[in-house]
Amino acid sequence: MRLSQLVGNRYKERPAEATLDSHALLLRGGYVRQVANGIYSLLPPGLRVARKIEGIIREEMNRIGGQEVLMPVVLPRELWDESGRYDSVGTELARFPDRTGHDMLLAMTHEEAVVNLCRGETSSYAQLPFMVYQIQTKFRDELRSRGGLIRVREFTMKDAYSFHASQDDLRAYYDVCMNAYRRIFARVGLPEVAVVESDPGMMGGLAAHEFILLTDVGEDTIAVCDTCSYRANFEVAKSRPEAYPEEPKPLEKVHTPGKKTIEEVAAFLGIEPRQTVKAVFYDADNQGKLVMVLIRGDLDVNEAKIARHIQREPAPAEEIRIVAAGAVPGYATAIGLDRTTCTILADHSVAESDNLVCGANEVDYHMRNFNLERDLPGVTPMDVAQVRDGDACPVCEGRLWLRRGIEVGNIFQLGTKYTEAMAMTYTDENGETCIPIMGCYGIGVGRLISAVIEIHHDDYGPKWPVSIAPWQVHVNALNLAASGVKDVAETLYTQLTDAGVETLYDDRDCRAGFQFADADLLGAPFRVIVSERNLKKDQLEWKRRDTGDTGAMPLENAAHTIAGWVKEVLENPQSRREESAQQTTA
RNA sequence: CGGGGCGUAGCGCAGUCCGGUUUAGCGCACCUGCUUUGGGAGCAGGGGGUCGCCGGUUCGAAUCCGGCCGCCCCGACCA
Repeated sequence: MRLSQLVGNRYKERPAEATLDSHALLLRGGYVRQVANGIYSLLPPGLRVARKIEGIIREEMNRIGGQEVLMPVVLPRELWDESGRYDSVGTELARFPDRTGHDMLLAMTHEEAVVNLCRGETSSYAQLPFMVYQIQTKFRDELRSRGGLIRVREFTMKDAYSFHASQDDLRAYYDVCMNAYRRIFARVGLPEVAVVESDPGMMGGLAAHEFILLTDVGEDTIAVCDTCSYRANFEVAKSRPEAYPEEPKPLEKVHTPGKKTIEEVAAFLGIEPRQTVKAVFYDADNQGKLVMVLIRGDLDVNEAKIARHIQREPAPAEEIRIVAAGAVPGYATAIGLDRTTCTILADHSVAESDNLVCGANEVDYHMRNFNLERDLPGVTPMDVAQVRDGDACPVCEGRLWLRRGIEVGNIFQLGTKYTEAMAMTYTDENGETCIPIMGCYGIGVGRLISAVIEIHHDDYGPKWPVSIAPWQVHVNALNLAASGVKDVAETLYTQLTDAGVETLYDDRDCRAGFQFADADLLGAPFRVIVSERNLKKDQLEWKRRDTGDTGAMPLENAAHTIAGWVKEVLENPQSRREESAQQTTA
């Protein structure tokens, strides 16, 4: 490609709308342009990177037996009625009538579509297991998109779906897929992506993991153990609650006039917040029971955990309902509440402490010496607490720390949620009708582009890994008028291209600094500079964008030499990186 | 949907408070010519704008008032 013909301008200045470095560089380098909030066009360099990433994903999906398919973006509502999601998903699902008034939707994920496709093609256990995948546009009308390509409304996603005859088979394939994901992220230049336990969320299902690139600009929060390999999304992260055992003392009512909050009560009684019980109320559903959550006073409730227990989004309960259930807001206790109208959930932290202060269900009174096991028999402690920085790791003696990250992929063991709802069946060895067990596996392509830039860039532009660089080699011809420069550069460009090297040739008659700045923005890992100065010595100059290493090389056979370098790094990026590092330190 | 910020040429901005010398300006980018040629060159000339949209106030609106739209950030939310 000749740079003089490349579509897309590059900017010297950082666009005002970009807050993330990756977003700013994507705009400055002419990779993407925003069309509307969370909706982008890709210019040639951006598309080339996307295609490279997609190619790597394809190879790894094919390697684990995946078969590529392509399903529509527009689906009829009937498919989503079958799963129930047409009604259960909120406004992020774009719904619209077609010409005849038929309700249609833009797919935000393709479970319904893939089950619809595969149920007609699967009849025997002998066909299982299999995995199909696609690289397709999704649309999610996010409440708020942000951060360039990090969180958008329209995006390209690789989504894969596997079908199995047994849970064990799914679990085994899930691990295979996890390894394929690790290879994908390593190959695109993100070997440090962390595998994290996550919340199956609206997907439903048994187990789920996210692939998180730990970085401060991420929007997910992850609990990471400083000692062992425990990593979990904040929504599911557990910590080991501290135990504060004491000899149980009898319940005792105390006067606490006007003291309603944990802080007020603790201060008034001269105790620590951790010596109290906090009561939080949620509506279980519009008609159903009230949910009362008990947790140690210094901790907070993790509502994602509550959601899993009550199987719906928890909404803070209205005061009227709390009172109707017999509790007194500000002075609430679970003792004596009618458990047929009120579900009581108690966090482990409450069980691990004795002689806590709780409400007395009477205005201006609390109770001392609450002991869960004694005072609320039958209430089984569970984990509903938010992890805090410095909490004890649930699996080792280490500490948990909350870090930010970008979710670049996720995998779910879905089970039979969709196959059952949509009546996908096959016949097993015994002639019985069975329902396949599903897994699904997603990777966001555009988000990966941003993530790679976040990790690999400097003030001047991205430093693309060779595997996904829009061009592998950037040829600069300095001063086309100088003797020999143009001829040599043109020949080099032709030879490199003929050798299969993806080459961007800056054939513009402009100053060196101008060319170098554009080269930095376009980020090709290898740069070759043709100048009069070096030609006098029958040499070319080279520079590595990622390591900053520079050197001279003989003009003779230069294209062949460079092609060899590119091939070498493509085949073994790690060794080359170490080699470069050694050169740098030497 | 709540809170905050912004909307003037492809990009970055000034001008808006306090209406009128502003034919609406500056830098980058772009076009022409000459001089330059190793980290975003210099000089000279040039093109490009319904000042987000609609309405109102006024002799006169980028500027004041009302409504709407869009974009960015924070929050709620998120296979």
